[in-house]
Formats: sequence, C-alpha cells, structure tokens
Amino acid sequence: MGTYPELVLQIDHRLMTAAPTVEKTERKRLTSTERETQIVAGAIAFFADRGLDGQLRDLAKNIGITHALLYHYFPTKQALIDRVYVELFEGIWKPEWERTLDNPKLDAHTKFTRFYCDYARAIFAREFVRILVFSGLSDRLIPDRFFVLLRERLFPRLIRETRRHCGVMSRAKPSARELEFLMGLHGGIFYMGLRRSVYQQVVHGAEAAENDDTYIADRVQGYLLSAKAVLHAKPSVQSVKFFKGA
Amino acid sequence: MGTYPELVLQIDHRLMTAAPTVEKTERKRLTSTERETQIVAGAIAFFADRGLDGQLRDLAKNIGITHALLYHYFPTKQALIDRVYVELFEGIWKPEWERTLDNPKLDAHTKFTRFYCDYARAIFAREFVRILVFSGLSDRLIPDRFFVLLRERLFPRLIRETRRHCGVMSRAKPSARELEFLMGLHGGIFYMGLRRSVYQQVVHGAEAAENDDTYIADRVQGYLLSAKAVLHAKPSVQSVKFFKGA
DNA sequence: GATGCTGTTGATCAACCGGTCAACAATGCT
DNA sequence: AGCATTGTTGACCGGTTGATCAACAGCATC
Repeated sequence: MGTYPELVLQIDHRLMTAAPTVEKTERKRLTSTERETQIVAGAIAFFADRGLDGQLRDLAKNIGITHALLYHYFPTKQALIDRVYVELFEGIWKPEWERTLDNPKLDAHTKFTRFYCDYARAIFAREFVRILVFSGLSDRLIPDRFFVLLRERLFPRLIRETRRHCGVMSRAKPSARELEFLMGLHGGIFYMGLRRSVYQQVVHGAEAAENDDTYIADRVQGYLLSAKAVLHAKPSVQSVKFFKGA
Repeated sequence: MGTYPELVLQIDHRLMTAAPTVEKTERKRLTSTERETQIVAGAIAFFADRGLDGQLRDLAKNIGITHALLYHYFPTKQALIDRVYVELFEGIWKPEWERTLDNPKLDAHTKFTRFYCDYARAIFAREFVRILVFSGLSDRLIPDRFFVLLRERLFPRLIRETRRHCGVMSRAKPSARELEFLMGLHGGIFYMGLRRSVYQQVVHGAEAAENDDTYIADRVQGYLLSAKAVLHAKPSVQSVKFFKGA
C-alpha cells in the first residue's frame, strides 16, 4: 500500500486533464455482481423516468458505461426490463400486512389504518408507481401480476374486516357494490401516489410522510363510517341522465 | 348520376385485383378539411393506444395514407401531438356542471351525485384517460392544464358544498385535510377510469355505465356521510410506524 | 380538352437504436 | 514477469424514424 511517486503523478495528471469533462472519477473494472447491481439500479431509475422506450445508450451514459456493456450482462433489452420488473416487484409485499389484518385483537379501524399507512409508504416509491403505470400502458405485466396479489391476499381480508365492522357475518362472495366501495377507498389512496409521481404535484401540505398518515386515516375513517350504509342498501340507484351526452 | 358500363367494369376490375390486399376501398383526394379531421381523429386513437412515441408511419397506415401526407398538414410530429392535446382538451369541460353545483335548490348529495356521474361519463373516455396519463408521464402538459381547471372551477365548489352540508359556514381557505379528504373521493372515482383504460381491467359488474352510477353514488354517499367527522376533527393523527421500513 | 391548383405519393436523407464482435486492459494466479 | 481470465470498449451493422422534396394525379375552370 505504499505510495509510488509515479502513480501519484499519473493520477494528478489524469485529474487535471479530465477536469473539463464532467465526471471521469472512478472508472471501470468492477466485479461482475457489483456491475450488475449497478446496472439494475440504474435501469430502474432510468426506465421509471423515461419510460420503457428509453434508449439503452442514454441509460449507459447515466451509469457511466458503454451501452455495449449492458449486453454483456443482459442478452436483450427486454431481458433487462424483465429483470427490472422482478427487482421492483419482489420485496414489495410484506407478509406482516396479512398478519395484521388477521390479528383478532385489533379492531377494523386500527387494522385498516395501520395497513394502509404502511402500504402507502411502500407503494408510493416513485419508481414503483411510474413503472407500474408505464407497464399498464404497454404490456400490462406489472399491473396484472400486482392485482393478482391484491385480489387474492388483500381484498378478501379487507372485505371480511369491513363486514365484521358492520356487524355482517356473511361469508358469501362479495358483491360488486361491496368491492367497488372498497375500490373507492383503495383508489383514493393510490391517487395520492399518482398525483405525486405521475402528475408531479405537491400533495397538499408537505413532503413528509407523516401528513400522508393523517390523510389516509381520514379516508379510512370515512370508508368505515359509511360502509354500513352501503352494505345494507339493497336497491341500486337508478341511472341518472341529467346532462346531454358529449 | 348515370351508370356508365365502362366505369362499372373498371370498378369491378379494381375490386377483383385488389381482393388479396386488405382494404383498398375508397382512396384519396379528400378535401383539405376532411383529411385534416380524419388525421386528427386517427391520431387521437393512435396515440391513446401506442403512446406519444408511436411512429408516424404506423399512424399513417392506420388512416390509410402515406406518412409524408401527415407532413402536408402538420409541420412536425410535435405539432400534431399539440393538436391532439387541444382537440382532446376542449369540449371536455361542461359549464352545466358549475351551474348544477351552484344551484341553490339542490342539496349536496344530489349535486355531488349528478355531477360525478356525468363527469365520469365524460372523463372515462378511453382516449382521454390514456393520453392524460401518457402526458403525465412525459411532458405533463395535459394534467397540468386539467388540474388548473379542477383547482379553479371544481374543487372550491365541492369544498363549499361539503361545508354547507356539514353545517360549517366558514369561507376560509380550505385546509389541507379538507382538500385531501375531497381528493380521496375524487381519486377514488378516477381510479375506476384508470383501472378500465390503463390496467384494462373489467370494473366489477358490467360494461354498462349504469352500474358506474351506482358505484359513484355509493362513493359520494360515503364521502358526505363522514365529511362532518373529518371537518370537525382538529387534532392530527399521530404518525404511526408499526412496520419496519423497506 | 388544355390549364392550373392542390391533395398525394415514392424516393431519399441523416440521425437514431438494438444488437454484435474483435480487440483492449485490469486483475489474479503462478 | 508472464500468462490466463474476464470486465470493458470502439467500431460497425441493419433496420427504424422524423423530416424533405420533386414528381404525380385528381378535380375545377375556362
């Protein structure tokens, strides 16, 4: 680990000549796994920003490598996208969520609030929201897979807890109205992420996630307060047409 | 309008020789305005489907013309996209909505239900939802302009009606919580369109717009039923952290 | 039916983009 | 020090894509 004068000089020289260009610090020769991790992380950020149509040369430039090197780690662009999908998808779902919703000691309000506050923290990651929507607009792979998760592991639990909260003991298959009322809550919460990460709006109040908790708690409270009315209302509202069609 | 034997024969001949190819019926030479209208309509459908990155040659093929002709009507691709934006945007907003919400003879429930049912019918057009989101993910032009409309003409009215419904007479600037609670309703409704047009899901029940009215009415009822509790709740819910961060 | 106007096209260009490959250069091993 | 391994690159290929333009063809007018 001695310092060789030549080496020091050489480095100084490099730094001086490299000054005009932006960042030539720390070049090449990472280990295989290091580079791969770096590429995947770069790809997630890049595709989330520019969409899945983003050019590999731009992605490579962002990372600081040649686009040819991408093909050393991934045979095709699609393979890289698939990897991004996998990376983004796994690790999103926390089994603790199901355990909380199944915990018999908690009331519905606590369950819903705890779950949705933490769910939002995980889901509202900018990369996740944007790639979810990008994928939805093209191959639909991510939304399709994600909604399987929701339909199988989440919605049945939320419906069950909603019914219990309302004093309804039925285990019958949820009605379309029940599900849609739940989707009103679920969508209303997701909309916060959509506004932030897609519309790029400042969601009212602040950046801090603490405020999100308040807003989410309000939504949950609203949902549970009025769920009984919807569950017990049998007749469908008549179709209303007060305005002329476009 | 007589039928000339030669002409008939010629047409028959064309149809026979053209049979192998898909559609050579009705070729060129439309008036300037006809063609332009056709191009804009085709562009809306095309860009909604393939995104703003779609190739002009494909769009031209869809319409049945050469892509060079597009450049006779629009100087650049961006100009065509801008035109699509304008076409899509204007005519979406119905002034009747504001009049309904301002009508002193209607109660809040009627106002909200009538408005959102009709609003949904206008907004849920597949082309509008998809191009809104496409634009949000890239230049954000459409969401930005659209939210100016909502912020200036819609949300103040809905907040006012919510307050009146809850017996609150304040005309103070709406709080972040008030607005966010309203966004829960608004987003929950928009989520129906997102699921249908982006995730391409079958929204529970049916295709018919009549069911949408029921679901929307449920959401509105839920919102109004619990609005009072939110309006009167002063203290913020404490930040909750029951799960470890990702 | 010749003329002029204009809607329409095929050919072409330069830049871009996914993918390939031979050559180069760090690093580890002996 | 020399060699093999392998991470890395510059150059290149074929197809695509936005944009241009001269030439063509349908239609109206005289």
